[in-house]
Amino acid sequence: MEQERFKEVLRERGLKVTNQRLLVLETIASHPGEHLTAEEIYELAKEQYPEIGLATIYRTVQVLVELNVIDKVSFDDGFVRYELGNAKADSRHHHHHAICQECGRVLAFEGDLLETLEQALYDTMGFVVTDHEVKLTGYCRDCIKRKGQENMEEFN
Amino acid sequence: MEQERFKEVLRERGLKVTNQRLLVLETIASHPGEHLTAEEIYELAKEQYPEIGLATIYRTVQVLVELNVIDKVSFDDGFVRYELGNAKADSRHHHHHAICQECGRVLAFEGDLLETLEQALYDTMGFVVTDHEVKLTGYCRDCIKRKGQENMEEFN
DNA sequence: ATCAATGCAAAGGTTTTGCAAAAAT
DNA sequence: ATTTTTGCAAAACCTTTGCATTGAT
Repeated sequence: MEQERFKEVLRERGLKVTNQRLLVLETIASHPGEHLTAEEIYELAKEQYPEIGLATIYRTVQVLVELNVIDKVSFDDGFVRYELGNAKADSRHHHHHAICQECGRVLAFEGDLLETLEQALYDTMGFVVTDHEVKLTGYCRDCIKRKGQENMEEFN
Repeated sequence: MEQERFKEVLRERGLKVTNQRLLVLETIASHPGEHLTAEEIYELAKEQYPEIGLATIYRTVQVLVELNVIDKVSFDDGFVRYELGNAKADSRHHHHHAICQECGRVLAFEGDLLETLEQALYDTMGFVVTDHEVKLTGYCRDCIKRKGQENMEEFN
């Protein structure tokens, strides 16, 4: 069970296993494919634990990021968002995001096309890559369809 | 001259050409390779135009981003940063960033390795990519050298 | 019993907004 | 003359922090 592993990881680092920490992780884990803000996590967590505080959410996501249990992502809308990290042995195979600038929808997709790039970076500059993030912006199929009839100028 | 083109673009969109807008662009343009925050732009601009306000900087960078004259980037340090966009005919050839998590240095590099990925995204999901951003994190050569002697454990 | 974690409220820091004055068309 | 833009200050906003209390080991 995933939760048991999490408890172990906490103990290994001398951190305490609390209901709040379990709940925050569970909340994020139970919303796969979403990218929750601290506030959203807070609202969801409150449903199950009304006395939880927003500050605890902020402190907990920091811990979870540090433990590599969740990933921090940002779509430049003023919010930091969190999603379950794929804590594989090789943690560098994150998925990436395509953000529709019309409707804000976020498509996630896998891709390991950066290995060549990362190798080149090491060869030329001695930079060792430990993590990467690819963010694409554009227009999703639905928005293209919907706006297509009207005026393509809007797509610049 | 680049500035003339900028004036044209403003007029085309019904926006007014002001000293403040020219100055903000000039300030960013005269710091190539840097990634200035609004506050930094403000301090630099004040040297030449002391009565300029911070709110003007914020409003101006919004305009510049919308006009595709500058790009918005974030290195997750709590600041939104701005750099000159390469407003080429094909504006999709942005450069990318490798951020050292030890010293915070940012290396910029070019790379067009995403074309295959973007084509695949269109073929499978109908998503049209208009822009992309690649952010790598890791350790730069100097930090590897400096820490290398001490303790490799710190690199996880 | 000890030490970390929580909740609350207050503070922090960046970015936005309201509005009258100034500037551009 | 009209309409946008500016500057200032205040507000809004997300996030962090201080501190006494609670909870975990």
